[in-house]
Amino acid sequence: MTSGLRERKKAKTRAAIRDAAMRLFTEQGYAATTVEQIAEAAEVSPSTYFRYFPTKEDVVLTDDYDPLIVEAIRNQPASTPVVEAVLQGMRDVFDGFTEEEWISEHRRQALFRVVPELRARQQQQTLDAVDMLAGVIAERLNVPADDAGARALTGALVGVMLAFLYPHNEAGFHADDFDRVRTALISVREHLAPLEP
Amino acid sequence: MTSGLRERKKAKTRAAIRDAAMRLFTEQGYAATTVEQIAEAAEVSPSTYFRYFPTKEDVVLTDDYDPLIVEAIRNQPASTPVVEAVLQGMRDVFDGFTEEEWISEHRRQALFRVVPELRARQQQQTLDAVDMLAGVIAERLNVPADDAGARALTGALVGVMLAFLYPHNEAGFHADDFDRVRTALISVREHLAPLEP
DNA sequence: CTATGAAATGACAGCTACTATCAAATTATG
DNA sequence: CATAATTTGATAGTAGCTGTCATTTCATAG
Repeated sequence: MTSGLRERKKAKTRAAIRDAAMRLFTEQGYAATTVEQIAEAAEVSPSTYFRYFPTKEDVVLTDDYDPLIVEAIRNQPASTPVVEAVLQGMRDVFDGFTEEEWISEHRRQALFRVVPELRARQQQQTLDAVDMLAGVIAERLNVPADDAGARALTGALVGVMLAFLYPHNEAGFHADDFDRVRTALISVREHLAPLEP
Repeated sequence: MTSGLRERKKAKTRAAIRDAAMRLFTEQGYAATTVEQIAEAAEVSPSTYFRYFPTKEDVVLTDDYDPLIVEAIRNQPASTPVVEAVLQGMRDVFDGFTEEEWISEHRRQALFRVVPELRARQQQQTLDAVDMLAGVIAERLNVPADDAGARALTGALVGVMLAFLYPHNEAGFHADDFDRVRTALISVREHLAPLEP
């Protein structure tokens, strides 16, 4: 019984809280909205709010793209070079978005752009994902999971995306933006060329 | 009169607060120490504490290395390739540390390692420094300050350092660690090789 | 040296995110 | 239906942080 009444109700409450929060945030702004208001709008007690989301920030931050991306990278043909596989994997995930998903995703990203604390935690979350990404990359390279080269490559990729992709878009990014990351990586490669041991 | 009595007293108070905080943090732990305790130990009121440091975290996070690093990079010979200039510039800054500075720096880093919120904000601060670094890098490349290639390169460098340098050391990093970054960058370059436009 | 203005400080009050506890209500199970 | 297990809400409390205002401390002009 993975979907008893209990589970269904929990999912419903969770969605209700998130929807209420997003609505209030876009209506009155993030700072001006209290957790109490969110709870009231979602018809739960503040206690319950904190049982579903550990902080006020988390109600917006929660996304579950990471596992999807990891799997999409794994699904790339073995002949594809690592970096291409990563780029294409991400692309695949976002290409699979429905119209509705794009809308709410762009709304989320709009919040991240405006509220500094949210942007900070969003970037932090991306940094935390380095470990996971490094794992898949290590797989593809046939090296141990904690290989320094794999970690370095992952850090470079994530660093480029954070520095280059995010600030560059006004209306949230689309799937095409990964082409720009490719171009950026090529220019990075050229600057690394003069490095000699 | 850049150093009247007023300025000197302010600097003293600032140092007193920071010292008291660091002492209490290492003695009782970060979470167990309240701002009130810090203020009391530094013999100021809590109000005054918040006039000097906007949050409880900032009392540990504040460092002023960024401008030093930027200048050190600028001082590298023009013939040095960008990436080498950046690495050597950072190296120069940390080579210039006194014994005493290393001790308090390592104590700071120890806190970052243990307290998640601090580590998060520390990394965030590093990410925020991308803009500044990108500026110097753009200078050296003779491109406009917001050049995409410069930003991308900067992101890659910072990404590698965050992913590779930080978790790898148990006792805070030393100047030599930048050699490891060099090696890591070379391995990154190899993985970027198969990228074709 | 004193008077005047500016800046720094402290005391106080208040808001809100977040935690802990425990009793009441809801759902699963035999 | 009865009993056990979860979920929920009410309540109280802590602490980070903000704002205000009177008081003190320092700078400068006369």
